[in-house]
Amino acid sequence: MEPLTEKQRQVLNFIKDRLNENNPPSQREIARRFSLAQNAVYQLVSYLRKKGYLVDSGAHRGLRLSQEYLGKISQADGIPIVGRVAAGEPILAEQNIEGYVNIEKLFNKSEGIFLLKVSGDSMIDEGIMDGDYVAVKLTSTIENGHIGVVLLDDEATIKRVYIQKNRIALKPANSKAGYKTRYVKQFDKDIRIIGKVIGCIRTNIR
Amino acid sequence: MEPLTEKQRQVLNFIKDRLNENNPPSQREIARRFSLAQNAVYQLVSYLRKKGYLVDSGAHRGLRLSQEYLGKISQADGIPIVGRVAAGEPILAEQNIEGYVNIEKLFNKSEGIFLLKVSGDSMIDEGIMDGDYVAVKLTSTIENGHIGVVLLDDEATIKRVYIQKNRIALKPANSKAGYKTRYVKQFDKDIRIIGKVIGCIRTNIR
DNA sequence: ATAATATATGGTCGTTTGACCATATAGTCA
DNA sequence: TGACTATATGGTCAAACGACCATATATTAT
Repeated sequence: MEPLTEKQRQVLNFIKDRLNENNPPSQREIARRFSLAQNAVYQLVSYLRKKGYLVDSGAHRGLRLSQEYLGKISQADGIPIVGRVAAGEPILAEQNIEGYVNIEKLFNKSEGIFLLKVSGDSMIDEGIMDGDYVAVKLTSTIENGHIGVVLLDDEATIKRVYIQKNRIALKPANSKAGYKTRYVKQFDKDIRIIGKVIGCIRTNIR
Repeated sequence: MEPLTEKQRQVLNFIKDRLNENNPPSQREIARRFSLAQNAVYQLVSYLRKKGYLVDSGAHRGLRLSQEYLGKISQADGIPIVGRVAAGEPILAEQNIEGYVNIEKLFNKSEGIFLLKVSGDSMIDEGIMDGDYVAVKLTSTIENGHIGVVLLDDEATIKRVYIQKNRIALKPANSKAGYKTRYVKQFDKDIRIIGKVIGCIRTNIR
């Protein structure tokens, strides 16, 4: 994308902030903010449109960020991802920020995702700890070897699932404790695959 | 909150949808959508304001949801947390859902939080794996024994930080590989504490 | 030198918009 | 019956708004 001038960047940031607040500005409001004439803003906005940062529906307060620019910042609101941490610079300086993630969207790739609180330490070798929340995608089938949530005897467990000839292997991941792989013959037990674990979230690190 | 009539509910939902799309409607646009006169909408909107569902900045396209109403519906977005997984019931049935989390907010307890991509396996015993994102809260000090992000010789590392008499200990967590605790005398090296690790996110589980 | 870019002011124009008036109808409740 | 609520139409008005014109200046690239 074509680079912006300092003034254009300032105006774009103001517009971005206002859109984040769900409060699209009019050109005259932008002008007031920067002590400019309305038409100065019109020009600046024209440049921002020409350079592909903004689109304009034409309606009053119709300025929106372009898809292209949104892709770059993905900052509707989100958490900044810091790429490099260089000495002598503020960490959150713009040049250090690689992008923004909206975590909600990260997991909302499709419908049917929920969080399940993990209890137990049978998967800690996979980095899934007691108290974590795993993000589960509802599926009735699961690829061989993936981590799944399985309902076994009315109890939900998280294990790596291997589909073998005439049985299903539920393999824990804890090399220290003596957990053993459990084998279940289909139709033997009431087993049901709930979904596939696609992510893990921990918020209580001390 | 005072209950709404069917018509009021429809109009409120339309406004809500448009605000979710970041595209506040004008009264005439609402009127067009429902094949009404502008003033019919003016009346309906007046009721919605009087009943506390909407606030109006007065500006063009200035309709917004009230804080009170926002509080009531804020549950609607977020990822469901499933408490129990009972047999014979749809997993996402209402009675199974313990609540909803807005993950964004989970980490946005305060300002100054960012994500840092983890490279290396020196903290896997803490469940922090290569490729994870850790959520870091910016602080210049850190409590003894907490996991911190430390800038050492222009390189950011994640370790447990112990403040000792006249040195700082940076302790890795990988019992398999031969990582050793590193001791740094203050003023000896250019060491700087960036922040504290408060969470961990993994989205690429296979 | 000339052209193009970027920033800026002032003014005009037609449209959009919110607010409001007068009026009407159907339903509810005292 | 009368007051009130809710829904609805049509019309008017002033303010807000986006678009555009003429003009100016300073900077940069050719």
